[in-house]
Amino acid sequence: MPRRIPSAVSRVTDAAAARGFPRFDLGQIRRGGLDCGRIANCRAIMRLTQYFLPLLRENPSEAQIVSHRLMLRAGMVRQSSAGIYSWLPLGLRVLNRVGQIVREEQDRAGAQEILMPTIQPAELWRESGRYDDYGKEMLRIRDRHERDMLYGPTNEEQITAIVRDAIRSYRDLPKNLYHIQWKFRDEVRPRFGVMRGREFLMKDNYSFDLDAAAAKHAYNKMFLAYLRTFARMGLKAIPMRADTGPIGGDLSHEFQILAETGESEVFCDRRWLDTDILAADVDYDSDLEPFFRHWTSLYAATDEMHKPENCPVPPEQLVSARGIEVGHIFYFGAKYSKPMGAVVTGPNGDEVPLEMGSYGIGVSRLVGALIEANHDDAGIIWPDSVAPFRLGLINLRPADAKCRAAADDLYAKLRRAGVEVLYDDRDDSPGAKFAAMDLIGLPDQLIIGPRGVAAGTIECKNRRSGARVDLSLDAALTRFTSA
RNA sequence: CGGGGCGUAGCGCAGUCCGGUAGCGCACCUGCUUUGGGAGCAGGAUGUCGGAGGUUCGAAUCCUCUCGCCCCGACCA
Repeated sequence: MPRRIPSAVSRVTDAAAARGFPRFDLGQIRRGGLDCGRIANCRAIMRLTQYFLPLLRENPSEAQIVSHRLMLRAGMVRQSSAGIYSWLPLGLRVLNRVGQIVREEQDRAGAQEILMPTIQPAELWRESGRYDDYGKEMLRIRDRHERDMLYGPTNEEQITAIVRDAIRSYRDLPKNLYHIQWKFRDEVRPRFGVMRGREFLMKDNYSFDLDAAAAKHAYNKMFLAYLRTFARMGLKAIPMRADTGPIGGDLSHEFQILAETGESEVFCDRRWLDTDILAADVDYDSDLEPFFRHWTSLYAATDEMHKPENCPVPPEQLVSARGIEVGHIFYFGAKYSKPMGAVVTGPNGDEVPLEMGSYGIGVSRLVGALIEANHDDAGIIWPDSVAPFRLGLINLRPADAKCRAAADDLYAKLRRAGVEVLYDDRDDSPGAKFAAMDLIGLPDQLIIGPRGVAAGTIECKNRRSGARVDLSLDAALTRFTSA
Protein backbone atom coordinates (compact mmCIF):
# COMPACT_ATOMS: atom_id res chain seq x y z
CA MET A 1 0.00 0.00 0.00
CA PRO A 2 1.44 3.43 -0.93
CA ARG A 3 2.80 5.37 1.94
CA ARG A 4 0.57 8.42 1.71
CA ILE A 5 -2.64 6.44 1.95
CA PRO A 6 -1.96 5.01 5.42
CA SER A 7 -1.26 8.49 6.66
CA ALA A 8 -4.59 9.69 5.34
CA VAL A 9 -6.22 6.70 6.99
CA SER A 10 -4.47 7.39 10.25
CA ARG A 11 -5.86 10.93 10.27
CA VAL A 12 -9.28 9.43 9.91
CA THR A 13 -8.69 6.93 12.65
CA ASP A 14 -7.30 9.66 14.91
CA ALA A 15 -10.52 11.55 14.45
CA ALA A 16 -12.47 8.38 15.05
CA ALA A 17 -10.49 7.64 18.18
CA ALA A 18 -11.33 11.08 19.50
CA ARG A 19 -15.00 10.15 19.17
CA GLY A 20 -14.53 6.91 21.03
CA PHE A 21 -13.85 4.52 18.19
CA PRO A 22 -10.83 2.28 18.36
CA ARG A 23 -7.78 3.36 16.43
CA PHE A 24 -7.28 0.83 13.70
CA ASP A 25 -3.87 -0.57 13.08
CA LEU A 26 -3.93 -1.43 9.39
CA GLY A 27 -0.96 -3.70 9.76
CA GLN A 28 -2.72 -5.61 12.46
CA ILE A 29 -5.86 -5.92 10.36
CA ARG A 30 -3.79 -7.25 7.45
CA ARG A 31 -2.14 -9.79 9.72
CA GLY A 32 -5.59 -10.92 10.77
CA GLY A 33 -4.99 -9.87 14.33
CA LEU A 34 -7.97 -7.58 14.68
CA ASP A 35 -11.45 -8.97 14.83
CA CYS A 36 -13.37 -7.36 12.00
CA GLY A 37 -16.67 -8.11 13.69
CA ARG A 38 -15.56 -6.04 16.62
CA ILE A 39 -14.53 -3.21 14.35
CA ALA A 40 -17.94 -3.18 12.71
CA ASN A 41 -19.53 -3.28 16.12
CA CYS A 42 -17.44 -0.36 17.29
CA ARG A 43 -18.67 1.64 14.34
CA ALA A 44 -22.29 1.07 15.28
CA ILE A 45 -24.26 3.97 16.63
CA MET A 46 -24.74 3.63 20.35
CA ARG A 47 -25.68 7.16 21.32
CA LEU A 48 -29.34 7.70 22.05
CA THR A 49 -29.27 11.11 20.40
CA GLN A 50 -28.69 9.22 17.16
CA TYR A 51 -30.03 5.73 17.77
CA PHE A 52 -33.40 4.76 16.33
CA LEU A 53 -35.28 3.78 19.47
CA PRO A 54 -38.94 4.77 19.27
CA LEU A 55 -40.16 4.20 22.83
CA LEU A 56 -43.82 4.16 23.73
CA ARG A 57 -44.95 5.51 27.02
CA GLU A 58 -48.30 3.80 26.97
CA ASN A 59 -49.32 0.28 26.08
CA PRO A 60 -50.60 -0.04 22.53
CA SER A 61 -54.13 -1.38 22.72
CA GLU A 62 -53.45 -4.26 20.35
CA ALA A 63 -50.88 -5.83 22.67
CA GLN A 64 -52.27 -7.93 25.47
CA ILE A 65 -49.45 -10.01 26.86
CA VAL A 66 -46.43 -8.60 28.60
CA SER A 67 -43.73 -9.54 26.10
CA HIS A 68 -45.71 -8.11 23.20
CA ARG A 69 -46.37 -4.87 25.08
CA LEU A 70 -42.77 -4.50 26.17
CA MET A 71 -41.37 -5.25 22.73
CA LEU A 72 -43.52 -2.50 21.25
CA ARG A 73 -42.88 -0.06 24.07
CA ALA A 74 -39.13 -0.69 24.07
CA GLY A 75 -38.92 0.03 20.35
CA MET A 76 -37.86 -3.51 19.44
CA VAL A 77 -40.50 -4.28 16.84
CA ARG A 78 -43.39 -2.73 14.97
CA GLN A 79 -46.29 -4.70 13.63
CA SER A 80 -46.74 -4.71 9.88
CA SER A 81 -49.87 -6.83 9.68
CA ALA A 82 -51.35 -9.57 11.84
CA GLY A 83 -48.51 -11.80 12.96
CA ILE A 84 -45.89 -10.04 10.82
CA TYR A 85 -43.32 -7.69 12.33
CA SER A 86 -40.49 -5.38 11.45
CA TRP A 87 -37.50 -5.64 13.73
CA LEU A 88 -36.00 -2.31 14.78
CA PRO A 89 -32.37 -1.89 15.86
CA LEU A 90 -32.78 -2.88 19.49
CA GLY A 91 -34.95 -5.88 18.72
CA LEU A 92 -32.74 -7.00 15.88
CA ARG A 93 -29.75 -7.01 18.20
CA VAL A 94 -31.53 -9.42 20.52
CA LEU A 95 -32.74 -11.55 17.63
CA ASN A 96 -29.18 -11.78 16.35
CA ARG A 97 -27.85 -12.62 19.79
CA VAL A 98 -30.31 -15.45 20.19
CA GLY A 99 -29.52 -16.67 16.69
CA GLN A 100 -25.82 -16.54 17.43
CA ILE A 101 -26.12 -18.71 20.52
CA VAL A 102 -28.18 -21.19 18.54
CA ARG A 103 -25.57 -21.13 15.79
CA GLU A 104 -22.66 -21.69 18.15
CA GLU A 105 -24.31 -24.65 19.79
CA GLN A 106 -25.28 -26.18 16.46
CA ASP A 107 -21.72 -25.85 15.25
CA ARG A 108 -20.41 -27.35 18.47
CA ALA A 109 -22.72 -30.34 17.98
CA GLY A 110 -21.32 -30.93 14.53
CA ALA A 111 -24.10 -29.43 12.42
CA GLN A 112 -23.15 -27.32 9.40
CA GLU A 113 -24.85 -24.08 8.47
CA ILE A 114 -26.46 -23.58 5.09
CA LEU A 115 -29.18 -21.24 3.85
CA MET A 116 -32.19 -22.48 1.94
CA PRO A 117 -34.73 -20.28 0.18
CA THR A 118 -37.93 -18.94 1.66
CA ILE A 119 -39.78 -19.60 -1.60
CA GLN A 120 -40.02 -23.22 -2.66
CA PRO A 121 -41.47 -24.96 -5.70
CA ALA A 122 -44.75 -26.80 -5.08
CA GLU A 123 -43.32 -29.73 -7.02
CA LEU A 124 -41.14 -30.76 -4.08
CA TRP A 125 -44.12 -30.85 -1.76
CA ARG A 126 -46.10 -32.90 -4.24
CA GLU A 127 -43.32 -35.47 -4.13
CA SER A 128 -43.58 -35.91 -0.38
CA GLY A 129 -47.34 -35.79 -0.50
CA ARG A 130 -47.55 -32.84 1.84
CA TYR A 131 -48.71 -30.27 -0.72
CA ASP A 132 -52.32 -31.29 -0.20
CA ASP A 133 -51.93 -32.32 3.44
CA TYR A 134 -50.61 -29.04 4.72
CA GLY A 135 -53.81 -27.11 4.18
CA LYS A 136 -54.42 -23.41 4.36
CA GLU A 137 -51.53 -22.70 6.69
CA MET A 138 -49.24 -22.95 3.71
CA LEU A 139 -49.04 -19.71 1.80
CA ARG A 140 -49.32 -20.63 -1.86
CA ILE A 141 -47.98 -18.31 -4.52
CA ARG A 142 -48.03 -18.41 -8.29
CA ASP A 143 -45.20 -16.88 -10.27
CA ARG A 144 -45.44 -15.10 -13.63
CA HIS A 145 -45.12 -18.36 -15.50
CA GLU A 146 -48.09 -19.73 -13.58
CA ARG A 147 -45.87 -22.10 -11.65
CA ASP A 148 -47.06 -23.08 -8.22
CA MET A 149 -44.72 -21.88 -5.51
CA LEU A 150 -45.04 -21.57 -1.77
CA TYR A 151 -43.49 -19.61 1.08
CA GLY A 152 -41.88 -22.37 3.09
CA PRO A 153 -43.40 -23.28 6.44
CA THR A 154 -40.50 -25.72 6.94
CA ASN A 155 -37.79 -27.29 4.81
CA GLU A 156 -37.85 -31.09 4.98
CA GLU A 157 -38.56 -31.45 1.27
CA GLN A 158 -36.00 -28.86 0.25
CA ILE A 159 -33.19 -30.40 2.25
CA THR A 160 -34.07 -33.92 1.24
CA ALA A 161 -33.85 -32.88 -2.41
CA ILE A 162 -30.45 -31.30 -1.83
CA VAL A 163 -29.06 -34.29 -0.01
CA ARG A 164 -30.45 -36.94 -2.33
CA ASP A 165 -28.81 -35.23 -5.30
CA ALA A 166 -25.47 -34.94 -3.56
CA ILE A 167 -25.04 -38.00 -1.42
CA ARG A 168 -24.65 -41.45 -2.90
CA SER A 169 -22.75 -43.55 -0.42
CA TYR A 170 -23.08 -44.48 3.22
CA ARG A 171 -19.50 -43.22 3.46
CA ASP A 172 -20.85 -39.68 3.10
CA LEU A 173 -22.86 -40.08 6.29
CA PRO A 174 -23.63 -38.84 8.83
CA LYS A 175 -24.62 -35.33 7.86
CA ASN A 176 -26.45 -32.70 9.84
CA LEU A 177 -27.32 -29.43 8.10
CA TYR A 178 -29.06 -26.43 9.57
CA HIS A 179 -30.18 -22.99 8.59
CA ILE A 180 -31.72 -20.02 10.29
CA GLN A 181 -34.36 -18.67 7.97
CA TRP A 182 -37.72 -16.95 7.94
CA LYS A 183 -40.73 -19.22 7.68
CA PHE A 184 -44.35 -18.48 7.04
CA ARG A 185 -47.36 -20.30 8.38
CA ASP A 186 -50.66 -18.64 7.69
CA GLU A 187 -52.08 -19.12 11.16
CA VAL A 188 -55.79 -18.54 11.45
CA ARG A 189 -55.27 -16.52 14.55
CA PRO A 190 -51.84 -15.07 15.12
CA ARG A 191 -51.38 -13.77 18.65
CA PHE A 192 -48.96 -13.12 21.48
CA GLY A 193 -46.79 -10.82 19.35
CA VAL A 194 -43.73 -12.54 17.95
CA MET A 195 -44.46 -15.71 19.92
CA ARG A 196 -47.21 -16.82 17.60
CA GLY A 197 -46.56 -14.85 14.46
CA ARG A 198 -47.29 -15.94 10.93
CA GLU A 199 -43.81 -14.99 9.80
CA PHE A 200 -41.13 -16.23 12.17
CA LEU A 201 -37.41 -16.86 12.27
CA MET A 202 -36.56 -20.46 12.92
CA LYS A 203 -33.47 -22.56 13.13
CA ASP A 204 -34.21 -25.90 11.57
CA ASN A 205 -31.87 -28.73 10.89
CA TYR A 206 -31.98 -32.13 9.42
CA SER A 207 -29.90 -35.17 10.18
CA PHE A 208 -29.12 -37.94 7.72
CA ASP A 209 -27.89 -41.33 8.84
CA LEU A 210 -27.53 -44.84 7.56
CA ASP A 211 -29.50 -46.68 10.21
CA ALA A 212 -31.77 -46.19 13.18
CA ALA A 213 -29.00 -46.44 15.77
CA ALA A 214 -26.96 -43.72 14.09
CA ALA A 215 -30.08 -41.60 13.68
CA LYS A 216 -30.85 -41.95 17.38
CA HIS A 217 -27.34 -40.76 18.14
CA ALA A 218 -27.97 -37.71 15.97
CA TYR A 219 -31.21 -37.15 17.89
CA ASN A 220 -29.38 -37.40 21.19
CA LYS A 221 -26.80 -34.89 20.04
CA MET A 222 -29.49 -32.39 19.28
CA PHE A 223 -31.19 -33.15 22.58
CA LEU A 224 -27.97 -32.20 24.32
CA ALA A 225 -27.39 -29.19 22.08
CA TYR A 226 -30.86 -27.90 22.93
CA LEU A 227 -30.31 -28.22 26.66
CA ARG A 228 -27.11 -26.24 26.25
CA THR A 229 -28.65 -23.64 23.96
CA PHE A 230 -31.53 -22.72 26.25
CA ALA A 231 -29.39 -22.86 29.37
CA ARG A 232 -27.02 -20.34 27.83
CA MET A 233 -29.96 -17.96 27.47
CA GLY A 234 -30.79 -18.39 31.13
CA LEU A 235 -33.95 -20.32 30.34
CA LYS A 236 -35.22 -23.49 31.90
CA ALA A 237 -36.61 -25.39 28.95
CA ILE A 238 -37.95 -28.77 29.98
CA PRO A 239 -37.79 -31.58 27.42
CA MET A 240 -41.20 -33.21 27.15
CA ARG A 241 -42.48 -36.21 25.29
CA ALA A 242 -44.45 -34.77 22.42
CA ASP A 243 -46.77 -35.58 19.61
CA THR A 244 -45.13 -35.67 16.21
CA GLY A 245 -47.96 -33.78 14.49
CA PRO A 246 -47.78 -33.07 10.75
CA ILE A 247 -44.03 -33.65 10.62
CA GLY A 248 -44.74 -37.27 11.52
CA GLY A 249 -42.44 -39.85 12.97
CA ASP A 250 -41.69 -42.02 15.94
CA LEU A 251 -39.90 -40.01 18.59
CA SER A 252 -40.28 -36.39 19.52
CA HIS A 253 -39.53 -33.99 22.32
CA GLU A 254 -40.70 -30.45 22.80
CA PHE A 255 -38.66 -28.04 24.88
CA GLN A 256 -41.07 -26.04 26.97
CA ILE A 257 -40.57 -22.99 29.13
CA LEU A 258 -43.05 -22.78 31.96
CA ALA A 259 -44.83 -19.43 31.92
CA GLU A 260 -48.29 -18.21 32.77
CA THR A 261 -48.75 -16.96 29.23
CA GLY A 262 -47.82 -20.27 27.68
CA GLU A 263 -50.24 -21.36 25.02
CA SER A 264 -50.48 -25.04 25.83
CA GLU A 265 -50.99 -27.09 28.93
CA VAL A 266 -48.07 -29.24 30.03
CA PHE A 267 -47.50 -31.73 32.82
CA CYS A 268 -44.34 -32.58 34.65
CA ASP A 269 -42.91 -34.10 37.77
CA ARG A 270 -42.68 -31.52 40.55
CA ARG A 271 -38.98 -32.21 40.84
CA TRP A 272 -38.40 -30.47 37.50
CA LEU A 273 -39.06 -27.17 39.26
CA ASP A 274 -35.94 -27.62 41.38
CA THR A 275 -33.82 -29.14 38.64
CA ASP A 276 -31.03 -26.95 37.45
CA ILE A 277 -30.56 -27.47 33.75
CA LEU A 278 -26.92 -26.69 33.33
CA ALA A 279 -25.24 -25.99 30.06
CA ALA A 280 -23.93 -29.53 30.31
CA ASP A 281 -20.57 -30.09 28.72
CA VAL A 282 -20.65 -33.61 27.38
CA ASP A 283 -18.57 -35.15 24.62
CA TYR A 284 -20.83 -35.27 21.58
CA ASP A 285 -19.00 -38.29 20.24
CA SER A 286 -19.50 -40.39 23.35
CA ASP A 287 -22.45 -42.71 23.87
CA LEU A 288 -25.22 -40.26 24.66
CA GLU A 289 -27.88 -42.79 25.60
CA PRO A 290 -27.16 -42.64 29.35
CA PHE A 291 -27.29 -38.87 29.16
CA PHE A 292 -30.54 -38.98 27.22
CA ARG A 293 -32.07 -41.48 29.66
CA HIS A 294 -31.07 -39.32 32.61
CA TRP A 295 -32.70 -36.21 31.20
CA THR A 296 -35.86 -38.03 30.22
CA SER A 297 -36.23 -40.02 33.42
CA LEU A 298 -38.26 -37.34 35.18
CA TYR A 299 -41.77 -37.28 33.80
CA ALA A 300 -42.70 -34.39 31.50
CA ALA A 301 -45.30 -34.48 28.75
CA THR A 302 -47.35 -32.16 26.60
CA ASP A 303 -51.11 -32.15 26.76
CA GLU A 304 -51.57 -34.52 23.81
CA MET A 305 -49.13 -37.06 25.24
CA HIS A 306 -50.33 -36.89 28.82
CA LYS A 307 -52.71 -39.68 29.81
CA PRO A 308 -53.86 -39.23 33.41
CA GLU A 309 -54.90 -42.89 33.68
CA ASN A 310 -51.40 -44.21 33.04
CA CYS A 311 -49.30 -41.32 34.29
CA PRO A 312 -46.36 -42.71 36.29
CA VAL A 313 -46.32 -39.72 38.63
CA PRO A 314 -48.71 -39.65 41.59
CA PRO A 315 -51.13 -36.68 41.46
CA GLU A 316 -49.56 -34.87 44.40
CA GLN A 317 -46.19 -35.04 42.67
CA LEU A 318 -47.52 -33.81 39.30
CA VAL A 319 -47.41 -30.19 38.20
CA SER A 320 -49.80 -28.87 35.60
CA ALA A 321 -48.66 -25.62 34.04
CA ARG A 322 -48.65 -23.55 30.87
CA GLY A 323 -45.70 -23.91 28.54
CA ILE A 324 -44.10 -21.94 25.73
CA GLU A 325 -42.66 -24.29 23.15
CA VAL A 326 -39.25 -22.99 22.11
CA GLY A 327 -37.83 -26.12 20.51
CA HIS A 328 -39.04 -29.33 18.97
CA ILE A 329 -37.04 -32.32 17.81
CA PHE A 330 -38.25 -35.24 15.71
CA TYR A 331 -36.95 -38.59 14.61
CA PHE A 332 -39.00 -39.76 11.66
CA GLY A 333 -36.85 -42.32 9.86
CA ALA A 334 -37.59 -42.66 6.15
CA LYS A 335 -40.81 -40.64 6.04
CA TYR A 336 -39.40 -38.18 3.49
CA SER A 337 -36.39 -40.01 2.15
CA LYS A 338 -38.46 -42.95 0.93
CA PRO A 339 -41.09 -41.14 -1.16
CA MET A 340 -38.48 -38.67 -2.41
CA GLY A 341 -35.93 -41.32 -3.26
CA ALA A 342 -33.16 -40.12 -0.96
CA VAL A 343 -31.08 -43.27 -0.76
CA VAL A 344 -27.45 -44.23 -0.39
CA THR A 345 -25.63 -47.36 -1.30
CA GLY A 346 -24.97 -49.27 1.89
CA PRO A 347 -21.88 -51.28 2.87
CA ASN A 348 -23.19 -54.40 1.20
CA GLY A 349 -24.33 -52.73 -2.00
CA ASP A 350 -28.05 -52.29 -1.25
CA GLU A 351 -29.86 -49.03 -1.67
CA VAL A 352 -30.96 -47.78 1.74
CA PRO A 353 -33.31 -44.83 2.35
CA LEU A 354 -31.79 -42.25 4.64
CA GLU A 355 -32.80 -42.20 8.29
CA MET A 356 -33.76 -38.65 9.08
CA GLY A 357 -34.58 -36.36 11.95
CA SER A 358 -35.50 -32.70 12.05
CA TYR A 359 -34.95 -30.20 14.78
CA GLY A 360 -36.43 -26.75 15.24
CA ILE A 361 -35.82 -23.77 17.47
CA GLY A 362 -38.10 -20.76 17.30
CA VAL A 363 -35.55 -17.96 17.24
CA SER A 364 -37.98 -15.05 17.01
CA ARG A 365 -40.36 -16.75 19.43
CA LEU A 366 -37.50 -17.04 21.92
CA VAL A 367 -37.18 -13.26 22.04
CA GLY A 368 -40.76 -13.06 23.31
CA ALA A 369 -40.30 -16.04 25.61
CA LEU A 370 -37.18 -14.48 27.11
CA ILE A 371 -39.17 -11.39 28.02
CA GLU A 372 -42.01 -13.45 29.46
CA ALA A 373 -39.42 -15.05 31.73
CA ASN A 374 -37.45 -11.88 32.49
CA HIS A 375 -39.37 -8.70 33.30
CA ASP A 376 -40.85 -6.64 36.10
CA ASP A 377 -43.26 -3.73 36.32
CA ALA A 378 -40.68 -1.31 34.99
CA GLY A 379 -39.80 -3.30 31.90
CA ILE A 380 -37.52 -5.93 30.47
CA ILE A 381 -34.60 -7.50 32.34
CA TRP A 382 -32.25 -9.05 29.80
CA PRO A 383 -30.01 -11.95 30.74
CA ASP A 384 -26.43 -10.94 29.89
CA SER A 385 -26.10 -13.51 27.13
CA VAL A 386 -28.85 -12.05 24.96
CA ALA A 387 -28.90 -8.40 26.04
CA PRO A 388 -28.88 -5.97 23.11
CA PHE A 389 -26.17 -3.98 24.90
CA ARG A 390 -24.16 -5.01 27.92
CA LEU A 391 -24.41 -1.60 29.57
CA GLY A 392 -26.50 1.51 29.64
CA LEU A 393 -24.66 4.75 30.30
CA ILE A 394 -26.80 7.63 31.49
CA ASN A 395 -25.59 11.18 31.51
CA LEU A 396 -28.08 12.92 33.75
CA ARG A 397 -26.94 16.42 32.82
CA PRO A 398 -25.53 16.62 29.30
CA ALA A 399 -25.58 20.42 29.47
CA ASP A 400 -23.06 20.37 32.30
CA ALA A 401 -19.52 20.45 30.94
CA LYS A 402 -18.07 18.23 33.65
CA CYS A 403 -20.78 15.60 33.35
CA ARG A 404 -20.44 15.69 29.60
CA ALA A 405 -16.68 15.26 29.74
CA ALA A 406 -16.86 12.42 32.23
CA ALA A 407 -19.58 10.58 30.34
CA ASP A 408 -18.01 11.07 26.92
CA ASP A 409 -14.70 9.86 28.26
CA LEU A 410 -16.14 6.76 29.87
CA TYR A 411 -18.15 6.01 26.76
CA ALA A 412 -15.07 6.30 24.59
CA LYS A 413 -13.03 4.06 26.85
CA LEU A 414 -15.73 1.42 27.03
CA ARG A 415 -16.12 1.46 23.26
CA ARG A 416 -12.40 1.17 22.78
CA ALA A 417 -12.40 -1.85 25.06
CA GLY A 418 -15.08 -3.43 22.91
CA VAL A 419 -17.89 -3.10 25.45
CA GLU A 420 -21.33 -2.64 23.98
CA VAL A 421 -22.75 0.35 25.75
CA LEU A 422 -25.86 2.32 24.92
CA TYR A 423 -25.16 5.92 25.86
CA ASP A 424 -28.10 8.12 26.85
CA ASP A 425 -26.65 11.51 25.96
CA ARG A 426 -30.06 13.09 25.39
CA ASP A 427 -31.09 16.30 27.06
CA ASP A 428 -34.07 15.02 28.99
CA SER A 429 -35.26 14.88 32.56
CA PRO A 430 -33.58 12.35 34.85
CA GLY A 431 -36.79 10.49 35.54
CA ALA A 432 -37.47 10.00 31.87
CA LYS A 433 -33.99 8.58 31.37
CA PHE A 434 -34.22 6.20 34.29
CA ALA A 435 -37.59 4.97 33.09
CA ALA A 436 -36.33 4.48 29.53
CA MET A 437 -33.28 2.57 30.66
CA ASP A 438 -35.30 0.35 32.98
CA LEU A 439 -37.78 -0.30 30.17
CA ILE A 440 -35.22 -1.54 27.68
CA GLY A 441 -33.65 -3.62 30.43
CA LEU A 442 -29.89 -3.59 29.82
CA PRO A 443 -28.18 -5.69 32.53
CA ASP A 444 -26.27 -2.84 34.18
CA GLN A 445 -26.58 0.93 34.20
CA LEU A 446 -23.84 3.47 34.76
CA ILE A 447 -25.22 6.77 35.95
CA ILE A 448 -23.25 9.97 35.73
CA GLY A 449 -24.64 13.08 37.38
CA PRO A 450 -23.39 16.32 38.94
CA ARG A 451 -23.53 14.87 42.43
CA GLY A 452 -21.24 11.96 41.58
CA VAL A 453 -18.94 13.92 39.32
CA ALA A 454 -18.24 16.34 42.17
CA ALA A 455 -17.30 13.37 44.37
CA GLY A 456 -15.41 11.62 41.59
CA THR A 457 -17.85 8.71 41.44
CA ILE A 458 -20.51 7.30 39.22
CA GLU A 459 -23.38 5.10 40.21
CA CYS A 460 -23.61 1.56 38.97
CA LYS A 461 -27.03 -0.04 39.10
CA ASN A 462 -27.88 -3.64 38.38
CA ARG A 463 -31.18 -3.85 36.53
CA ARG A 464 -32.20 -7.23 37.90
CA SER A 465 -31.37 -6.80 41.59
CA GLY A 466 -31.72 -3.03 41.71
CA ALA A 467 -28.49 -2.95 43.71
CA ARG A 468 -26.60 0.32 43.42
CA VAL A 469 -23.00 1.02 44.18
CA ASP A 470 -20.86 4.15 43.78
CA LEU A 471 -17.60 3.56 41.98
CA SER A 472 -14.76 5.67 40.74
CA LEU A 473 -14.66 6.04 36.97
CA ASP A 474 -11.63 3.80 36.78
CA ALA A 475 -13.23 1.15 38.94
CA ALA A 476 -16.36 1.23 36.79
CA LEU A 477 -14.27 0.85 33.67
CA THR A 478 -12.33 -2.07 35.13
CA ARG A 479 -15.49 -3.74 36.28
CA PHE A 480 -16.88 -4.01 32.78
CA THR A 481 -13.74 -4.43 30.75
CA SER A 482 -11.82 -7.01 32.73
CA ALA A 483 -14.22 -9.93 32.30
C1' C B 1 -63.08 -21.30 11.05
C1' G B 2 -67.24 -20.37 14.99
C1' G B 3 -68.30 -16.53 18.92
C1' G B 4 -67.32 -11.49 20.79
C1' G B 5 -65.04 -6.53 20.72
C1' C B 6 -62.69 -2.30 18.57
C1' G B 7 -61.13 1.22 14.28
C1' U B 8 -61.43 9.30 15.85
C1' A B 9 -53.76 13.19 15.70
C1' G B 10 -47.56 9.37 16.73
C1' C B 11 -49.69 6.67 21.55
C1' G B 12 -53.87 6.26 25.09
C1' C B 13 -58.84 7.74 24.85
C1' A B 14 -63.78 10.99 24.94
C1' G B 15 -67.51 12.34 21.46
C1' U B 16 -71.70 7.92 18.37
C1' C B 17 -77.45 6.27 22.05
C1' C B 18 -80.19 11.69 20.79
C1' G B 19 -77.02 14.28 13.25
C1' G B 20 -75.47 20.82 13.63
C1' U B 21 -67.97 24.06 12.48
C1' A B 22 -63.70 17.30 15.76
C1' G B 23 -61.92 17.28 21.40
C1' C B 24 -58.73 15.72 25.99
C1' G B 25 -53.99 13.68 28.11
C1' C B 26 -49.16 12.31 26.70
C1' A B 27 -45.70 12.76 22.73
C1' C B 28 -44.04 16.62 18.87
C1' C B 29 -42.19 22.09 17.41
C1' U B 30 -40.47 27.35 19.40
C1' G B 31 -38.87 30.20 23.61
C1' C B 32 -37.69 30.77 28.75
C1' U B 33 -37.03 28.41 33.43
C1' U B 34 -35.74 23.65 35.40
C1' U B 35 -32.65 18.96 36.19
C1' G B 36 -30.97 12.09 40.78
C1' G B 37 -37.13 8.59 39.20
C1' G B 38 -41.59 9.83 33.13
C1' A B 39 -40.41 18.77 35.01
C1' G B 40 -42.99 24.01 34.76
C1' C B 41 -44.86 28.27 32.10
C1' A B 42 -46.11 30.60 27.42
C1' G B 43 -46.97 29.94 22.37
C1' G B 44 -47.59 26.45 18.10
C1' A B 45 -48.41 22.43 14.60
C1' U B 46 -50.91 17.80 13.71
C1' G B 47 -56.94 14.48 11.49
C1' U B 48 -59.37 12.48 4.08
C1' C B 49 -63.14 10.30 12.23
C1' G B 50 -60.52 2.62 8.49
C1' G B 51 -62.81 2.60 3.25
C1' A B 52 -67.04 2.79 -0.32
C1' G B 53 -72.00 3.73 -1.14
C1' G B 54 -76.68 5.59 0.76
C1' U B 55 -80.36 8.75 3.83
C1' U B 56 -80.36 14.14 5.00
C1' C B 57 -80.21 21.16 4.07
C1' G B 58 -76.23 18.95 7.06
C1' A B 59 -73.10 12.44 8.90
C1' A B 60 -67.51 10.67 13.33
C1' U B 61 -72.80 10.06 14.78
C1' C B 62 -78.25 6.89 11.11
C1' C B 63 -78.50 2.64 7.08
C1' U B 64 -75.92 -0.97 3.67
C1' C B 65 -71.56 -3.17 2.08
C1' U B 66 -66.46 -3.77 2.81
C1' C B 67 -61.33 -3.78 4.90
C1' G B 68 -58.24 -4.07 9.15
C1' C B 69 -56.86 -5.20 14.18
C1' C B 70 -57.67 -7.52 19.05
C1' C B 71 -59.87 -11.23 22.50
C1' C B 72 -62.21 -16.45 23.67
C1' G B 73 -62.50 -21.26 21.41
C1' A B 74 -60.89 -24.96 17.67
C1' C B 75 -55.75 -25.27 15.25
C1' C B 76 -50.36 -24.67 15.33
C1' A B 77 -42.69 -24.02 15.98
